[in-house]
Amino acid sequence: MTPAVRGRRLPRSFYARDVLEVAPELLNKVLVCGNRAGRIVEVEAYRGGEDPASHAYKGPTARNASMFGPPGRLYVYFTYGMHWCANVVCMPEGTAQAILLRALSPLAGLEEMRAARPAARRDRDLCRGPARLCQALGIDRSYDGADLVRPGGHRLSILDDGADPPAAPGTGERIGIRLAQDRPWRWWVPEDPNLSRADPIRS
DNA sequence: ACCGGGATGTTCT
DNA sequence: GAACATCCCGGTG
Repeated sequence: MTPAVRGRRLPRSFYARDVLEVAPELLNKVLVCGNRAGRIVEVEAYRGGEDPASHAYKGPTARNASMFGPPGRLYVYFTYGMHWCANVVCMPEGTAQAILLRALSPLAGLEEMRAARPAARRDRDLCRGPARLCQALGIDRSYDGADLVRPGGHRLSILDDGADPPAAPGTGERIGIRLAQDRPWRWWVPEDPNLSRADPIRS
């Protein structure tokens, strides 16, 4: 058995702000999906119409619809023909900003995660990467648009368990994109072993 | 440890 | 037809 996760859900107003404000504050919050949970240790901001790398840059499409919806919901997309990735939607309805969840520190439901990710050799590999964490938590298309503030049958939410975000988070360029690569819109918990890439050495 | 290539299919041009 | 907010495996040091 894994310990129960306790904490309070964040209000919708928390998400109704610019991703550049919200993203670093998401660090150390807890993502819960059913009985599986992990602490958020790495995120990336995608800033809608201002951001050539955003799926919403060229306007609404069938795929990015939930990005244009209310804040505090999930935007889940399919990529490379086999992977799901999950984002937290920010800003009021009509403005498409979202924060990609890039890595979690596993907290609960470890047995289910291991079963869902047979390729993970160690527990630190379960949720280190945007597609890996979705695999570990069982997040797929059916979670697109899921409400984090008032969760329904999907039992998905983000909790504040009292852990503050890091006072001095790591920051750097986003990973795996071609356009707007220079914008330093990735944040992480320094030296966490579950990061999608090892924490770069800082002087 | 690090690197290179293949997998696989939706989305948009 | 190309691009893709990735991952895994098998090579070499």
